[in-house]
Amino acid sequence: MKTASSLSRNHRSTGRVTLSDVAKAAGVSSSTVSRALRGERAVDPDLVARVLSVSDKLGYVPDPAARALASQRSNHVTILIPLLSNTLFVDLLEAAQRTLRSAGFQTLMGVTHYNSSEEEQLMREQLLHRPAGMLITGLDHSASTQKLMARSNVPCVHLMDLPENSESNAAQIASANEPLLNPYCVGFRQTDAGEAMAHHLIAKGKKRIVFAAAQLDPRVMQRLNGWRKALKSKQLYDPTLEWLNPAPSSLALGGLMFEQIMKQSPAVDAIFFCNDDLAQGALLAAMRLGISVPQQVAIAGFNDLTGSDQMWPPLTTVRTPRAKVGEAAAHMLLQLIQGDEPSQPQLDLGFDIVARQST
Amino acid sequence: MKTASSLSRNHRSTGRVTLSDVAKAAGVSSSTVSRALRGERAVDPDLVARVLSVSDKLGYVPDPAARALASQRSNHVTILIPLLSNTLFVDLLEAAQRTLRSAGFQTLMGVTHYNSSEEEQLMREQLLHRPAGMLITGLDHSASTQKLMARSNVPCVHLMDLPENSESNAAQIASANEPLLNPYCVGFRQTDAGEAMAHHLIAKGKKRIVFAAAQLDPRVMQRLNGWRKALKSKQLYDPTLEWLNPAPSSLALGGLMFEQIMKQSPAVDAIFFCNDDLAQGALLAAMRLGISVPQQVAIAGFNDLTGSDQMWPPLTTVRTPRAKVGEAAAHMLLQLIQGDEPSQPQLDLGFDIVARQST
DNA sequence: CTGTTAGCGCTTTCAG
DNA sequence: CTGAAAGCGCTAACAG
Repeated sequence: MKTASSLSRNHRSTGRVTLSDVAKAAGVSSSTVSRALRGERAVDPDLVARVLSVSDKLGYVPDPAARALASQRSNHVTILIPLLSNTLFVDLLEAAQRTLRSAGFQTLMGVTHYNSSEEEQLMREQLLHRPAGMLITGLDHSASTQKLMARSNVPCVHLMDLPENSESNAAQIASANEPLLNPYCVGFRQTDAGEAMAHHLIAKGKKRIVFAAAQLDPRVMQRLNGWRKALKSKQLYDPTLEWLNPAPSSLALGGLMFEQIMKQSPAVDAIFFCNDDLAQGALLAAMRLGISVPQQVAIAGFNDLTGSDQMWPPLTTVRTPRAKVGEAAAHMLLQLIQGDEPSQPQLDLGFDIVARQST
Repeated sequence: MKTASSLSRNHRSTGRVTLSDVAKAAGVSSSTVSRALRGERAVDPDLVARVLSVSDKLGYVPDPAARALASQRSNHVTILIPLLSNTLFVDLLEAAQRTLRSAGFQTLMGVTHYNSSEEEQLMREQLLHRPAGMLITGLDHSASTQKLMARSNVPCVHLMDLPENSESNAAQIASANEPLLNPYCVGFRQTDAGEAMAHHLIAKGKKRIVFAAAQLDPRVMQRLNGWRKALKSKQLYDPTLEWLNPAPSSLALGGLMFEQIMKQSPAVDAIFFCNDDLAQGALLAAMRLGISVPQQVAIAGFNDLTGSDQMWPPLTTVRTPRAKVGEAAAHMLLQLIQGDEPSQPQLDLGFDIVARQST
């Protein structure tokens, strides 16, 4: 004999306070409660007040699963980043997460490891959860990933990159056929950043300047393009001074690359590393090897990661607005989720050359 | 006039392939499909095969929201960490995430900022999603957070810490009354680690040894306890040589603390920083100030974070098994979720003193 | 502006 | 071992 508690012999009861409990207690229908609680449509202010008070008297909390099932959308936002081992992406994640959470969204993180099939797999998994939106690093995605995104109809903002030459892009739109031709994105011009650093080094009188990169992601390659453009314009371009290493970026690798570069091309007078961890590693290696920076060779980095200002000598670098990117992208996504069109679908947040003593 | 597609004039149809589509196509009931797909109970192997083939012919994918609603549990696992700005926690997160994902669970991350009310808030939010399990950093939580956890009945594994003196703990269990007296956890003995580093420094002949800490979380304080114990046992304990700074840990702060320490107590012959970022900052500051390490003062750190082996001189530190902790904790949680009892509810993964040239 | 009604897609008793 | 039926808790047409 069961206890009296299961009066209504419910098939399966969870003990949770439900919407209809609130409705009953407030003497209204559950749709009214639903509407009142979500601030949807017009509901009599008095009713709203009553519902609100009853609902928190009973300790009602909406069930996200039920809500997702009924409404076909969740309050999840997926964010896809390449790695967790690069501070850059962690900063991005943190900023986006904070912004989204304060708007009531849950952030689901996926790590792609720069692998497009992992990315596709993650995308597929995430889409099952009917995310309200997606944040995804970069503009480069496999055709099938793009197709998934397009078909899903989930609003998406791309991070850290902008489409190349937006003018000609605008021209293409007229005859647009492909999806994602004009994606929402917030970032800065990687090409310009590469170019700017080249000009900084050139202005310092450097002539034999190395471009040293690892983890050759599309953004790195864009910086390389800008870089080449700048050097060519000054007749300083020398393809043998490009060191491209596909391995993951790290302090240790930076040290290693520095040693190799100095061994093979002792006449080099500056090195631009495409990420600060490499540059920091190089600075440390220089110290070990007794090579003076910037006298013997200047060293510059990219991103202005933690510690770059602490190095000895302090590292010249490009400060990239990653936290702002995370935040602005989250805001843009929030707008898209609400069905609004962002005033600036491609948001350029710029970058700064931070000239310190390593150059 | 609507197109013929809405034959059954469904109230709201989503176009998704559902369980009952599969059931129809396979000529069985949807409960059978459900059971077959989840490998639950005994289902005729032939049927399982048929269901499986039909289901992926149709491209069926289960809807997590519907599943969560019906079964009252999700495949989410929540992980709560204090910060994203300490590599330690990122490594933990990454390892746990990878392990959980390969077991089919979604990781939901929450950042508490070492703030117990944020922690409680996050816990509350997360619990709404009916997570299958939780991973939470540390053993120290507010009473209300503990109550939430206990009431939720969601299995939980604590990270990076172990209860003090487990022997006496075992004795308490007999008369156990409080919850969480014997929590599931995987970590190592912070106290022992502090003690071990003290002994390392003492063995190097150091006499005036500073303990320098920031972000004074409970684990740091445990290290301090072990540290004190070791120094006292050698009559080297001097309370004026403890520098405790509640600010967040960072390279810059490490440099600052180093300068202050050297100014105020020039006779100091060793400094143990409670996190590698501080120690790295100190090493860099030493270089700036022209103080030789380890000749003039030895410097040691904690955690063996990225870059510590690259510093000059390479940093002596305590290597903590954070990735293993993340992974093992995830495995333990997976067991708990399955209803199994882990063979070792308190898993001690140990630590290593990594003696490099800074001491 | 509010209530009624019919599901969202799945799991779970409960019988057979 | 399988099927029928009854929800999980909520939202969204559709009337009023």
